[in-house]
Amino acid sequence: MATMARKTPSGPEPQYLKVKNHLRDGIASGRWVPGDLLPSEAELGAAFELSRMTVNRALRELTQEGMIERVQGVGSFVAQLHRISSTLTVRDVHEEIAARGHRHEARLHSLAKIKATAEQAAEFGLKAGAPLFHSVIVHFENGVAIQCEDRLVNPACAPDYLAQDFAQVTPTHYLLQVAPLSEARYTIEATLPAGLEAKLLGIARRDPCLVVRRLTFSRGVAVTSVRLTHPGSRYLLEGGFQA
Amino acid sequence: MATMARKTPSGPEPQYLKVKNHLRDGIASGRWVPGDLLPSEAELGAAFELSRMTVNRALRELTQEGMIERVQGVGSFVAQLHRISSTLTVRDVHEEIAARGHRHEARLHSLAKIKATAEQAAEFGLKAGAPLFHSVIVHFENGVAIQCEDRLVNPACAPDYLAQDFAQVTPTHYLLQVAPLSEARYTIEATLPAGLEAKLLGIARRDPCLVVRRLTFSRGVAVTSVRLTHPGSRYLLEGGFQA
DNA sequence: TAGTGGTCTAGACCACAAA
DNA sequence: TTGTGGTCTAGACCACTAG
Repeated sequence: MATMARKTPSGPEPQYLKVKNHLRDGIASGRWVPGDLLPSEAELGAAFELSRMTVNRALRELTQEGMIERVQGVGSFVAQLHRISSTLTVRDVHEEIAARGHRHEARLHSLAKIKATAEQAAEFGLKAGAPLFHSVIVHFENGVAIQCEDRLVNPACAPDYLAQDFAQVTPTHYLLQVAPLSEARYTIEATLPAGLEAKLLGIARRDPCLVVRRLTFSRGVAVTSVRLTHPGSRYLLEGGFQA
Repeated sequence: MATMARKTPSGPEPQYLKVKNHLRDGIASGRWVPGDLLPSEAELGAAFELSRMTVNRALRELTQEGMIERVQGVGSFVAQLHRISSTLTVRDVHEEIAARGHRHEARLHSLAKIKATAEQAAEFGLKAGAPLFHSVIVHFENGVAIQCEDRLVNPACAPDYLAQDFAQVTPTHYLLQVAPLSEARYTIEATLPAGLEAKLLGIARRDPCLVVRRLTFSRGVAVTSVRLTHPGSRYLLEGGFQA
């Protein structure tokens, strides 16, 4: 899901891919180890009989992928960090369930305007007591509760939040429309559900849950803070990556 | 940590970034919504007085970032998926702890050659009963157990696995040297620890844990399968993303 | 000064899709 | 046939680093 499908190579393999693969293979085989100096663009161009721009593209993409590091005036080096870097995609829950061909249902538990506590206000860069919108929605996949969505919304970014019909449109979808996403921060942890969450999800207080917390910004302004609680027995994140 | 530091722009902003930012702003402001056709490379080149190659680079990078989708012979479109796509970096636990400026210690619990069960064999594409190496190591951060690493290794990829000193070098680090990483798949879930895991981590059987399972490939061959169990109260994954 | 990477150009040929 | 994106070239100028 997280890995892109390789496009079917109808034509011949592009030249810049030959360079990329050559360097990747060399790194994979241990011919170059982390910290090693790689051939310069000019040398690779001569070796493969390619223009510098074509070689440059190969090296640039390897840099973006975290495989090598380049220093102007010095050279290209095999990256130090052996990191397993993968794209974790957190999608709108409706799309996620629909993509599995399943039925999605959302049940609104509460929706109200509240006064921010000091902690909540700090998250949004507001003053304590400032108004916030608060919603709690439970999402079902084929009738089974898989996510409890506890959300705070900055009224300045979505003044009509309280008037939405969240049985029809998820908050994520609505908010993305009114306040385009520019930045997000998240954490993922395992913890026990709060009493309300356990009740809404129909699980026991001692059942472990996967909790995703996400703070989302639009043009530098905090739009929404959400806590997504998933029963550990019914939900997992998955992903993958290819070098 | 997951986001790259912006390099200090000593010189003027590159032209291709002007195009990228123009399109990003237009998408963020709602001028173009998902599915919309964007201006062609030729049109953008004329508007910004740039060559097609420069515009092409801007559009190519936006494609890599998942912001737009391009179809040969048709055009460029604003991507449909409002996905919060972020780089989740799973680093070697030693580097991770060292990066926090803390002390890392590894304690080997067991290390042996075993015969693969049918399920284990299937993961590695081997026959049931084939030999596998198995290790269980507990990792401590400043003396606190934060990860139980239960690992299976394909002997064909790392024949000397049993001879390593895992108090000095983590399996991840060793394996990356002998069998360079080419592909990985992982899942993240919340669950209760196995009895042994609870004992080794010094937690109760009912304490929720964040479990990362990862299957790693080198040149198409499954090298190692690992289950990383973290006490939910002592560990969380974090990340972020910028559009 | 010599070598490196960072960027940009003004062309080119191709594969592909729609009219 | 026209317009799109995908790739590639042979130069160019610049910023930076090292000797």
